[in-house]
Amino acid sequence: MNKIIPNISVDCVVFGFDSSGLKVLLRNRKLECPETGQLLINDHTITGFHVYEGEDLDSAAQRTLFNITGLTGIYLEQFYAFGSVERVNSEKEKCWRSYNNLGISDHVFSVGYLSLVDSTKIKPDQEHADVSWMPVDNLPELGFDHKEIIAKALERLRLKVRLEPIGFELLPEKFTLREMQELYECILGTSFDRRNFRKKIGQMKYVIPLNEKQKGVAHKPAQKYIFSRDVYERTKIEKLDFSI
Amino acid sequence: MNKIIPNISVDCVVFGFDSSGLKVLLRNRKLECPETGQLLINDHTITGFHVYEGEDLDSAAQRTLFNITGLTGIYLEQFYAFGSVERVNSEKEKCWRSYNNLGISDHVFSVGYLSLVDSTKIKPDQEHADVSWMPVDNLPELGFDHKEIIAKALERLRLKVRLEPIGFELLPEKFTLREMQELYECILGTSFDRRNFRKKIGQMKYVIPLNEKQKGVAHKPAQKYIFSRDVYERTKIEKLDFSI
DNA sequence: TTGCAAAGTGTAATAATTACACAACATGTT
DNA sequence: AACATGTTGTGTAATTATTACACTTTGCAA
Repeated sequence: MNKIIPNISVDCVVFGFDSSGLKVLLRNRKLECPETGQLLINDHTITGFHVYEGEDLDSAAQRTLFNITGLTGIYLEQFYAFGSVERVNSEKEKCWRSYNNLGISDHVFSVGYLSLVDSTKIKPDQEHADVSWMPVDNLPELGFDHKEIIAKALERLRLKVRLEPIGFELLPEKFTLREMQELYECILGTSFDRRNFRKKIGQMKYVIPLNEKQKGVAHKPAQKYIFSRDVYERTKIEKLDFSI
Repeated sequence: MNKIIPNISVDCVVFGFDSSGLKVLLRNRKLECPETGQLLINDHTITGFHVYEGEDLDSAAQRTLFNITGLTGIYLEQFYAFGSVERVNSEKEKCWRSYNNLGISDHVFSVGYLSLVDSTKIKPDQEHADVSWMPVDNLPELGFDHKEIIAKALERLRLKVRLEPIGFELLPEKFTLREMQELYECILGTSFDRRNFRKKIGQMKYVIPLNEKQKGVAHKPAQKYIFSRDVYERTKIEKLDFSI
C-alpha cells in the first residue's frame, strides 16, 4: 500500500474543447452530515491527490490524470505551485477535513498541472457519475483554492497556445479549419478573419489536408486536416510565431 | 523560533548583469571532515531554504532572497517546482546531510523562484565572503539539482524577457541604450542591428531619455535613459511585441 | 593635433498583416 | 425538381513592420 505525503499534493486542470467552447473536467464533491443527512458541502473540484512517498511530482500528476480520464500519454505540463496558508483552511475545508481526514496536514502545498485532452475520447458519464465537463467561462462553485488554480492554468494555456502548437491536443485527430479557428478564438478570446486565418494555417506545413470531408452536415462539407508533430519538429523555427 | 517544514523548500535563482554578461549569485558550499580536515565537498549552490511552518511559498522566497542580497522589493517570480526522488539523494548530498541534518527529509520538494537584481546594488564580498556572481555560461560545479534549476530559470527568463519589460530589473536605474542592447543580446543569445534596435526602443514610450550623459568614458558619451513602469502600464498593448 | 572608440542618425527593399466579397456545394424543405 | 440554407473555399490591394546597410559626431587621451 502506498503511503501518502501528508503535506504535498498535485492538482490537475484538465481542459477539453467542443463546439460549445472550452471546458474543464470537474468532479462533484458532496458531503452530508452522517446524523442529519444535511448537505454540508456540494461543490466541484479539479482532480488531485497527495503525492506518494517515493514518488515524484510528474508521476503523481500522471497517476491522478489517469484516475479521472482513464487515458495515458496525454498532454501534461506543470504550471505553478500553490502554497498559501489558507488554501485548505477555510471553514468549508475544515469541515471537509473533519469528516475525511486521512492523516492530511493543515497546510498542503499543491503543484498544479495542466492537461489538454481531446474531449471526444472521454465519456465522463460512464465511468464516474460525479465527473463532468464544465464551461471555463461559467464555472460552478469550487472547493479549496481551485478557482485560483484554474485561473492560473487558463492564463498559462493562453500564453502557451501562442508559442507552441498545443491547440491540437484539444482537437480530435482529424479536424476542420473551422474547428481549429473556433478553438483558437475561444482560448484567446478574439476573432480572426477567416481568409487570413486560413492563409496563416496554409503556411504551417505541419497542418496537413486529408482527402476526406465532413459527413452528414447540411451544408458544403469541409476538408479535414491532421496535425503532424513530426513535421512540426523538423520545420519549426525559433520565433514567437504562433500568435496567429 | 521558526520550525521548518522538513520536506518543502524554496530555491532562488538570482540573476544579475554587468558588462561581462549575465550572472547568477551563488554561494560556495564547503564541507570538511571533522576528523581528517579533508575537503569532502567544495561546490556552489543557489540560495534556498526550507519553508517555515505557517509560511507561504512567496514569503519564504522573499525571506531567502533578503538573506542573500539584503534587499527587499526585488523582482521575484515562481517558475517551477522540483520534486524528483533523487534530488537530495546523490552520494554527495547524503554525505552533506549526514553532517548537516537538521531534521530534513530525504525527499525535499523545492519550489524554484527567479529573481532579477541590479547587480550594482549588491556587493556580495562585503557581507558574505562565500557569495559571488558567476557567469551563467560558465558555471562551476553545483550542488543538489541546482544545475537543472538554473537551466530552467534561464529558459523562463528568456521567454519572459520577450513578453514583458523585465530586462530593466537587471539594469541600473539609469542606463544607456548600448547597455540595454547588450543585455538583450546576451539573454537571448542573438545580436541586433544597432540602428534597428534603437528605432524599436524609440517607439517604446516607457523608455525615457534623460538630460544626462555618461561620464568618464574615453569616447563620445551616451545619453542615459530610464524605464517608467508607470508609462508602461498605461500604454502597454496586449501583444507579444517585446521580441525586439 | 591627432587618434580612438563608441554615439547617433535615415532610407530603400522586402516581408507580414490587414481588410474585404462572392461563387460553389451538400443537404433539407417545399 | 427547384429552392433555401449555411458553410466552404478563394485573391488582391493597402498598410505596416522588418531588415540591411555607412558615415559623421563627440569627448577624451596621448
